[in-house]
Amino acid sequence: MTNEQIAGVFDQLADLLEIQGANPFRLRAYRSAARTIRSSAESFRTLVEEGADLTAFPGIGQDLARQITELVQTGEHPKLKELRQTIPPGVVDMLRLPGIGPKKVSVFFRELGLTSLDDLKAAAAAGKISELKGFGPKIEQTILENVDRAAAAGQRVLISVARSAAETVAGDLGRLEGVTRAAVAGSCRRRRETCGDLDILVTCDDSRIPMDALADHPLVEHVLQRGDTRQRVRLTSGLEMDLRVVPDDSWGAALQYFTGSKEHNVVLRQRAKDRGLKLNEYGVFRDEQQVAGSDEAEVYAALGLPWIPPELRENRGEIEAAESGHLPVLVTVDDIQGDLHLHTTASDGTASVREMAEAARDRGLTYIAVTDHSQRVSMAHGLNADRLRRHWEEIRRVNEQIDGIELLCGIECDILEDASMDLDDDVLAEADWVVGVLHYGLNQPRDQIMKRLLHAIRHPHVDAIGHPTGRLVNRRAGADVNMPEILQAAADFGVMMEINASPKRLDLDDIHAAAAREWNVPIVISTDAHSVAGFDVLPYGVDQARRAWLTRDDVANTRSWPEFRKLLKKR
DNA sequence: GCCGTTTTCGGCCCGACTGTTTTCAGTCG
Repeated sequence: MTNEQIAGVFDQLADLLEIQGANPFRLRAYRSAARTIRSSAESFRTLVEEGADLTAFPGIGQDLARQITELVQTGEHPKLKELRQTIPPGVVDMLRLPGIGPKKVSVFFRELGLTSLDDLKAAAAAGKISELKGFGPKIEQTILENVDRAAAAGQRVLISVARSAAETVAGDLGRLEGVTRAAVAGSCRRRRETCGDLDILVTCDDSRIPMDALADHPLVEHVLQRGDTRQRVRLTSGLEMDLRVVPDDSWGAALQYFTGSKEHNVVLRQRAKDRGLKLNEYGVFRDEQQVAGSDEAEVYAALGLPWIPPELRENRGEIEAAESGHLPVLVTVDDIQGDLHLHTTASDGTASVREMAEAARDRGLTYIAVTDHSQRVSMAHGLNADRLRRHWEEIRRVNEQIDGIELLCGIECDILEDASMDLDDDVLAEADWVVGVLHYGLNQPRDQIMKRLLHAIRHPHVDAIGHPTGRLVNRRAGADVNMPEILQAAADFGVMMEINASPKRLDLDDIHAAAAREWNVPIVISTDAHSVAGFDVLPYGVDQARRAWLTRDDVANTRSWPEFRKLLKKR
């Protein structure tokens, strides 16, 4: 049983109990535990098997520790089983409708016996909803308008898609007459790998100006809500966006509030309360007096904390670290000196060795490893030994001709299903840099996946593991990897782990990358560029590293080539 | 259900918007 599955049980439990009208703080406890379990690089199954003390985790007490243990040992959760028999699964689906929460769903289920979105649609169409006490024609209408969309609701988009839309709108609103400041907030500012909606914050004396402009914006399809200070719209892409307009002296507090995360904010507000203060989106207040608000750093300072980078604001220890002066100085894009994973026309890239080298140099890099595919990836014209050796000759030739950047003869070598490498040892021995990767057989059982990765890590010529789990954000879960064991081996054998900067991969994820840091395994942030423009994804990889609390020292390719070379296990 | 230097009970963040109400509950972020 994976952490994701265990966390899923507690999330389902919370949903069902909420419809039953349970104590909201009890639900919070379940959801918080689910979050803690998801955020752990250690397998809870393994922890239970080893008899570890689960109450050491924040938000997990005696009772939840017992529930988790029983769940892992029996594969069942009696209370969840019982609730599922009481409340059919389709009832929970109704929660996906905007404006429909647990109280209303409970009424639909109990009073009308509705057990699915289809039931709800039929009841609304028949006018049954508006006949209920406390309900009217408006609710019936929103149900009919949104029920078909609800099945697809809750889908999150890649950070690259989110940033593009959010930054376009924020930029356009920021140029309006009367608008003094405009910024992207929310999960997009925290650089989560996906975003469920977008948040834009604007300061303007007259909120009608940015709201009217947003309503008319070409990316906007429909205005969903509009009040005095807040407007919610649906973009043509289906993504929803919140615009919030605040006075200038509340800018910092509002930015703090709308950046979140919710969990970070809850702790911060409690902290304010403990100090006799109140924190809301308008500022920090002592009684009615605003003591901070125009600047975000000032808001944190009023709570006795240094400014905390948005990427860390997940209530995963950042507030404690800030308090004790141990916030990490996070790696930046400017720190990156080399790119250790990229492709050329020799396999499935669209640019030549020289074009890629010049583009990398133009972006300020001082070394790159050219890592085309190995023969197994035939779809991508993967290289056999002969072609690879000729390709390397070409790389060496360009390296001699070009100034200002060092070119390494590399290979992205497949780790085959039987755990052997796709190229012979004598070929790999000639490479400057070998990235071992899984492309095929990602669905193999954990034992075989582990055998493959461990074999590659112990291989004398493998320098790094590329996109270690093979997951694709929002599309594919990735191989069943026991990451702590992999990281231990990587530390023992001096093999680096990649954060693949492509927004579709971002693999290692933030949890695994943070664990790699704990195991002292050097990280490389690489673009996997297949074209000149492919280098531009680097910031996404750096953002992922920042969410994992990585500093410049934790990331190997922040070093110059001579210093980087010293980290290699061979030669 | 968790938590604790006001500690084993009584707290648990705060405000905007909507729809249905005649003063507020539900939902959302």
